[in-house]
Amino acid sequence: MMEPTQLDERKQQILKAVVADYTVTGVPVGSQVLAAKYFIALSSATIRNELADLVGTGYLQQPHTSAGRVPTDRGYRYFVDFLMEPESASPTVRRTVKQAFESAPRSVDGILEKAAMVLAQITENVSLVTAPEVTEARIKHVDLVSLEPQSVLLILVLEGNLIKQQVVRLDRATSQEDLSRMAAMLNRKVKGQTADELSARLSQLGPDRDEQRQIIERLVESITTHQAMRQSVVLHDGVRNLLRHPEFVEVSRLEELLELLEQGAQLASILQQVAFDKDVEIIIGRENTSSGLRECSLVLTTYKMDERVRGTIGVIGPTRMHYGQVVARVRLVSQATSELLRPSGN
Amino acid sequence: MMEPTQLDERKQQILKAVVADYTVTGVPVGSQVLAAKYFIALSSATIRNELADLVGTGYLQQPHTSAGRVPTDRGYRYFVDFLMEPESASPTVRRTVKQAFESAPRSVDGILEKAAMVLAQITENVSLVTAPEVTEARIKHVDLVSLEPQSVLLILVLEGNLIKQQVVRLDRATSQEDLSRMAAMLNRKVKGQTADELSARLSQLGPDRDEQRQIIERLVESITTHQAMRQSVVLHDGVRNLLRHPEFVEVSRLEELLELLEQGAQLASILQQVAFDKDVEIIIGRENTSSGLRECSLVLTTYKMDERVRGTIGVIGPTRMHYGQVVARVRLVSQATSELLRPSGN
DNA sequence: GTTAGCACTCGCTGATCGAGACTGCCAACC
DNA sequence: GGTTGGCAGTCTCGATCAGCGAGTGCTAAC
Repeated sequence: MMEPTQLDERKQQILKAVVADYTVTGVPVGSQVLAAKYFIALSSATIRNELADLVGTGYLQQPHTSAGRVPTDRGYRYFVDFLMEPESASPTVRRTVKQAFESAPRSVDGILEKAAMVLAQITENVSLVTAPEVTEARIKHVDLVSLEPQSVLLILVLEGNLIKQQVVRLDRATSQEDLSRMAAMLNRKVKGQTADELSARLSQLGPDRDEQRQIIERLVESITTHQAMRQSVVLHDGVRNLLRHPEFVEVSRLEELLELLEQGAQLASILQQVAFDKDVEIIIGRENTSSGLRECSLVLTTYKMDERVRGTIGVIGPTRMHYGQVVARVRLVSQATSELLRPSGN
Repeated sequence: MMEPTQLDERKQQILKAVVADYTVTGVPVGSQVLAAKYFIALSSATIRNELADLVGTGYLQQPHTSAGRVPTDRGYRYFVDFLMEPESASPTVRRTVKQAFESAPRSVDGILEKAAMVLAQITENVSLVTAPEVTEARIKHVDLVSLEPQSVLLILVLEGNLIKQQVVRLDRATSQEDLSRMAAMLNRKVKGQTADELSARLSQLGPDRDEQRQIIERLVESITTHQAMRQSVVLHDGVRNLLRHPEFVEVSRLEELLELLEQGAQLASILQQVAFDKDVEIIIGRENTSSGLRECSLVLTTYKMDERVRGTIGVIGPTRMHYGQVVARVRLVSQATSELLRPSGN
């Protein structure tokens, strides 16, 4: 296998230059171009020697003999880990984001939709946004609406004005009057608790009449198990952007990717694994477990609604992307989203 | 211009054969194939003469000299209007649809999502589903949740368990207790009315204390104007299916289409124009006002939740599609969806 | 009106060729 | 030893061209 070589200074600079040039041109970069554009002090022959070494150690590859060099996944990895310079979003981009969010509705869904939209726009890639995970969100309000005698619509309003709804079937017919009474009772007991806390304190809900007790247990059970239902929701936007990238001229690659996006479940599991402590996580090419992402990179981070509610936001694009810029912009949108979702704010 | 020729019997049969063959093979169909596969009694020379006529009258075209014939938009139009034989969905397809809906959640959104999914799957095209228009839906339940002192979450439960939510800003701080009281009051007065009726009877809402009166007016106003907000929501699914069609190998066509799908607004206005009295509406190629749909056909129909709530459902695909089959399947899913959405049912 | 025959057109395929872009290597140089 | 100029070799890409096959339009005969 390839040992984890530490590259000397000049090799680093050359790798960096190859990545920089390749990301903008999309064309394999040769020794002459490098000498002319980035290393006027060196001859192309010298650079050729270095390039050969970098190919040997697995940081670069050449599509065929007598072609320029292209970064490998390993090369990109080295670049983002050690060579990438921190960028910050331009004023123009900041303005775009700000304006987009200004026209967003105040609901969580609306904000996330706008976030996906603007992120796709400014990164020119596909954006991904997971719905917040609500395991630990505090409950603000509960409402019960009778749909049919034995079926109830349970409406939960959580912190951050996140609304969850679910139809619950009951064992016996229950009138709206009874439901309203139960809702009022639940609201007194439930307010400010998380679903987990609620579940733990189920026994303290007071010895009501037995039939109500049963119904309430059923409802609480629905509340606590609720989060599993919507977990796999992943918003995305900007598929049209991919078509502009030359790596997707053959539609077969696009097809795998679209399948992934449209079914969502597999994607959701990838996004859930994003660490919350890290700033921005980058997954490059074959580092992805999913084969459909073999030639794609993910740039992901998390957003917060408050300390307890979090989601993932990021983009997916070809491995050949302007990582520094994308990282800056993903971070920008993540921050702006968190800001808007702050329950105390606005 | 081309006069609306009435085709004689044989020309009709030939046009029909060309459409049928081209739809499945995707290759321009020549006189020999037609003679061999569809008209054993006729020679290819005879058919050539007829084909030449059909080209002259604008029903067929040839991509270049010495190529077979391909239907024009006009040819397809004649086909669907006069030649297409009614098909019905196969048992396999029916089973697929049934199974898909069985696993659907009971909410309107969930059902529509599943409808989009299964329609895309069985037609191998992109499916479109508009959210129901609720102008005339009866209100079942109203709830008010205090978010901040001066901002209220208004939750409307409509017939068919359709839930609408909206944040309303108030002129003065109002406690949750007051809101709950108002909600209870509204529920008594509002239940079973449509938004329009409610608006008309605003004055009859009883002379409450003035400050509450003001707030309630504000809320009712929000209810009645609400429908405009979500009007442009168009679900779609199955973009991946398009990639399998040879007409989308060049991505430029796909790009226009994706733009249309992802922004949605223009699409929504097209779908809204679908007549409710007609069974299934078919729009072919350049009949579309939108240039992005120049080479696509739409097969659309409506679904109902009850007499007052309706939406549009259908597919979009290349003009070369198996119209008879697609019509049957769109109709099937529309019926199944309406069935599931019936408020009295399930 | 139908048909067989035939000359003609045109796109597709595959082969060939030259240009251009790089490389790898070698020998000379600092 | 690292660096450099020079040069032969390799490979892709695009253009060109011929041959093939599919299919047509036309004409003359039935």
